[in-house]
Amino acid sequence: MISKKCTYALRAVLALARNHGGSPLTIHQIAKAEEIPPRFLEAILRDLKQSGLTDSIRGKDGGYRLCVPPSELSIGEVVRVVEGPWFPSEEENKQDVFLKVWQEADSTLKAVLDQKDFQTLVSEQDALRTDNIINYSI
Amino acid sequence: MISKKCTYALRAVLALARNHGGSPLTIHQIAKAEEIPPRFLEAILRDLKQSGLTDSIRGKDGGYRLCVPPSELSIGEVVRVVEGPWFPSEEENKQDVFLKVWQEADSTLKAVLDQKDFQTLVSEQDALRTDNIINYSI
DNA sequence: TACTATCTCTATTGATTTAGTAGGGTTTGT
DNA sequence: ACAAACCCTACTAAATCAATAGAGATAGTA
Repeated sequence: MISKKCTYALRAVLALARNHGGSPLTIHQIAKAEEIPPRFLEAILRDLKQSGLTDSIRGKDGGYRLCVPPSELSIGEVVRVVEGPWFPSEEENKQDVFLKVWQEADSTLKAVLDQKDFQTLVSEQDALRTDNIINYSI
Repeated sequence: MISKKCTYALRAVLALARNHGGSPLTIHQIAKAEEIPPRFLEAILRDLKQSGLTDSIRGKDGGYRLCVPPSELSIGEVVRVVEGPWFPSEEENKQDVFLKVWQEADSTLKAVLDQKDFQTLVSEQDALRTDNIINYSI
């Protein structure tokens, strides 16, 4: 199963995407908004930074920002930073009949996860939220 | 990453598929042929039996057999017995923007893994093996 | 019946990974 | 100087994974 760390990373990036263009978000802002343990989030954001997806500003008024516009960042790119590989690869398993299936599964999965970008996700989340308001108000 | 247990299960089922129609294979035969720790394989075969994919005969001349013809058994069916779910599902995560992506990833993955049956795998393994013999003999 | 080869069940162990915490640092704006 | 932020290394507790142990049940056969 996909790890909690991965779902935290995705939620954090979604928050950064929503904020894109504004002033940087601090670890504590994101942690509070997304209900992620702050010290854990700190480690996750460091990983994302090392991968080049985010950058950070230290000191007062610092925080994290996306390096890439949300429309050019996919779920797959975030997942691959946080989650290791899901299927055995050629190096480990030469001459394995299952290898081709693993490769196909891997590339199919990549295609699905690379398909949706964070700009779209922000819109979809907005739609979900207004749906909710409507439902409550009935 | 896909578990060792899962790769053991697949190799065991492949051995049973290759043997389909013959006399049952014992845990020790499969364990030796596929280099799987026998007591671990025992537990795996029990899971497969409880799921209805294999059945077993106790006592002398006993062992395990496939319940289904190899041509009607897919990799996906075996993987699903051994591996839990890979993505969060609706029950846990209502109102999550990522949910639809997880559902799509799940069904795409299912399609890939359900595509290849064990009869085909046995043939492909035979082909791999004869390729090897040719390569060595050059 | 006794024997042996087989599967069956529950429990336990050791290693690894996951999830999270602690305690220091360093940088920057005021 | 101070406070607000990020940065780094290490640690711990819980869960899961991989494997093992020991005792039992079943079935064929001499």
